Amino acid sequence: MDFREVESKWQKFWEEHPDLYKAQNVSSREKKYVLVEFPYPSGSGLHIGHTFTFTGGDVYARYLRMKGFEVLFPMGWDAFGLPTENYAIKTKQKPQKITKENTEMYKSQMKKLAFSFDWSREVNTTDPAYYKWTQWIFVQLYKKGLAYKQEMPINWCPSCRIGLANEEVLQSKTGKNVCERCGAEVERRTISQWVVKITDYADRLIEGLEKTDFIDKVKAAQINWIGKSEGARVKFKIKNYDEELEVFTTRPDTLFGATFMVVAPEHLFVKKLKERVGGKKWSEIENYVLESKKKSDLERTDLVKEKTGVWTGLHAINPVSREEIEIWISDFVLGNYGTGAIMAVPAHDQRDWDFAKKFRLPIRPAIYPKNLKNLNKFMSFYWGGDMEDGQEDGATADEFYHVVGTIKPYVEAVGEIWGSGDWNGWEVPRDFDKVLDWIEKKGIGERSTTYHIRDWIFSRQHYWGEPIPMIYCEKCGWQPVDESDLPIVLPEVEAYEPTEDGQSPLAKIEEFVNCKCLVCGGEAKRETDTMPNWAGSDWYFLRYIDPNNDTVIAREEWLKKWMPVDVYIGGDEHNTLHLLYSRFIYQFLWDIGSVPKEIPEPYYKRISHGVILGPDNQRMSKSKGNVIVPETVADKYGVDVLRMYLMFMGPFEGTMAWNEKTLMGVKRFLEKYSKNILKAIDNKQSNVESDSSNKIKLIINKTIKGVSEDIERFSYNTAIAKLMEANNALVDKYNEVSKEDLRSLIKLLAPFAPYTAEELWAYWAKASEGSVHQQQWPEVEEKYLIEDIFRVAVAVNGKVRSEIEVSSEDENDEQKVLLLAREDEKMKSWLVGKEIVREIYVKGKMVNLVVK
RNA sequence: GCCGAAGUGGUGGAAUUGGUAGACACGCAGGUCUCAAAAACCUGUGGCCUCAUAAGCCGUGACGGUUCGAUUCCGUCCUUCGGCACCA
Repeated sequence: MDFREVESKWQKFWEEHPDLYKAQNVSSREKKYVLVEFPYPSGSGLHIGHTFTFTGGDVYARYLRMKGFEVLFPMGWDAFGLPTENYAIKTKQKPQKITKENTEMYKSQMKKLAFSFDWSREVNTTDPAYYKWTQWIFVQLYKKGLAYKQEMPINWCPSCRIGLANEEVLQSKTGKNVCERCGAEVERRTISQWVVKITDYADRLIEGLEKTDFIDKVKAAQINWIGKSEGARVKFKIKNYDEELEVFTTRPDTLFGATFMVVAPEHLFVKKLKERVGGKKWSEIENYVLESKKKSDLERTDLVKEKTGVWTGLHAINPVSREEIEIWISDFVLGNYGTGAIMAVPAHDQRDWDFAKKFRLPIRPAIYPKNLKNLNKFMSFYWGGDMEDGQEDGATADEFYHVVGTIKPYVEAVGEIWGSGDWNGWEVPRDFDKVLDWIEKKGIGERSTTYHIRDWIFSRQHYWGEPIPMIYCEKCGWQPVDESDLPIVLPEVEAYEPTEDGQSPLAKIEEFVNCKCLVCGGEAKRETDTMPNWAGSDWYFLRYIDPNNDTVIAREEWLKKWMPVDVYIGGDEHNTLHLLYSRFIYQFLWDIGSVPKEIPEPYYKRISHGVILGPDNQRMSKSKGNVIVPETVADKYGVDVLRMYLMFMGPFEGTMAWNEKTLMGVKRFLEKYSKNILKAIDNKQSNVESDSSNKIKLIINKTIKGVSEDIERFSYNTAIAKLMEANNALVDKYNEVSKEDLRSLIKLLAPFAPYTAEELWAYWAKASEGSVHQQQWPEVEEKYLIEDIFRVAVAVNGKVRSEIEVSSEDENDEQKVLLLAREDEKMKSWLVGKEIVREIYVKGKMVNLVVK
């Protein structure tokens, strides 16, 4: 069998029978929606990672189809993006043309690799008929107040004169932030940007996870990314100054231990200080603020070791202890988290401790720690005799070290509250609520929740993206374009270089920019920023369901049929952003009634696929010269060998290195298996059909059971191992295998090796029976799984010492099995002179005799 | 630092709810075929002790625990990988 002939023959056949893999919207079968992340069609073609992932999805989809499900297994193109834009600039070609060439190349490669996608549902994010709906979603977000324009600092490349997204900024060897394209050092610039309020959905995005079956890793990553913290906001009055500072804290129970405050350099409070402090102090402050502004986010978080800061010259009043505490400015406090100001409790927080240590600020504990080793020293140091007159002052870090010596510089804030007035004797975290109640009752502060997740910066100053469908009128302000005018089509232009002032290339195109205000009819301008890459990929799985609909995203009837996605296969790199963004957009669409009410989450299960490393155990890269090109491998060994090897390499989620020797093992297997089956078929044609023996039935049924279960849990490597086992067990018995069972063996191969299976099937099946991929998956016949005689291990005190044979009639007769075990020849030496104190029989598996 | 996953032969990896650890494959060794090599096929292959494929001992990162029995459950620790990270 020459695989080249076989492949071209069946490719042609499949091409002529497009209904084979077509998902029917109207069908009596139960549905399954199998989704693989759609690729970015780059110029270098489909790589081995795609091949691996898509094969994983394809095996599953083919299996489910044969199991009798109506399977939706679609494919499309996430084609907006920088590489194409850059290539367009370099080669002076239209991105539209480049995209078309690349998607055509990808598609033909995918067909060759026998992926059973339903091509009638192909989507492309760069198709105006598609991005009409990406824009429509943005308009809905705007209408619901979830999209707004704001001044935002961005990364600016002075050489390319372009704004860069965070993912387009690289870190150089010297620790500087540089432009991905040209290597120039990136600056910070403040530009007005569209922002989407994903923070409004933070709680829903956490709660929704309960309705999914994502693995813990993914759930944890999402929860971690959202970063919800519950605590309180507390207001601090300032001495001799008519201002207040509000802080957010997750530990209001340590309020008595707050011995100073710190505000972020970008805090509004700092800007007002010029008038209040003035002169020398102000220039000191101003210097510090300027210094920290120069630092990038990375530098600010990189230099964790050494804290910097400046005193404002002001004092705040601790609202519970009434003490005067210093107010400092430091960039370890973030301007965009919480209130941008903190109360510092150095006794119970590492960062506050570090700061207090450096600037010799007082330290005072508020919690009597539960697990403190050096309790006596700690106690006498802090509370000694001072407690009684209520004059306990904080101590500086130097004093702390001197007296306490070996204990940790700060202590876990778990235990009994001390030195805190009314709260003394309460235990935290148990009495956390009591503290919050007390604080709210006294009007000092209130319960509050904060998130790490920030609103989503939605503007990009690039050409190759969806135009943001907004219009600005000097008089009437921002307005969305009329929905009937969608899509706002990306104009085809000659040059894609950015403008002098960092605006999107679209800004140069007057006929695009100039338009009429929808309110007053006067002169207005279109937004020229485009959307980020995520925008098109947030909702593509909905479009597959109804790809040509011009009136809605997808019709409800079909959404109800197909959603949610049963299994979503993708990479770990998309477990946070893409998954979160698309869940957010889906939840939003749910809120506005664009998706069915009974389906609140888009994805039921998420599987993260593994990574294929080069033969040198390194990530594949052109510079390392360790890239494996799927087409080359397929040309040399055949598509089926490539597919099967990829699935056999290791667990689907794992990281595995390419190894051509192991591939040879798979090739040998596939050849032997085919040869054996073909030979058996030839013999069958002359012989009278007879049924397989029970021994053979056992092998066949065990294999059917094992392969099915393994595919269902994405354990493809063991599924293939079971086919190999079957082949090894049948190697000298193939002639005794019945026709029906030979058919089953071919069917079991079909999801992994679609060409070979098709060829084997055609070797004897009538043409009217059609493709092997339309056949019913073999059923397990339980009655054949029962073995006449099976072996039961016999252990003494848990160690296996012998084995006995038990017939199936005696399997349930515990007394008889135990008797056989005790009387076993080998057991005698183990039992002599011992007393059996206990006997355990695990049905059909083992006996354990406990002796003394 | 926090969160998550994982540590099993020479290698990739099996062992689905606690029940015969090492399935399957690679590699290696020996053999068949061959003038020879490659390919193909057959046999063996965790370590120790052995003439022995007799019996035994050790063995799933380390140490303890629960159990008749632990790769699997619990505790402490070590290591690796992935995510987040001055988030109050």
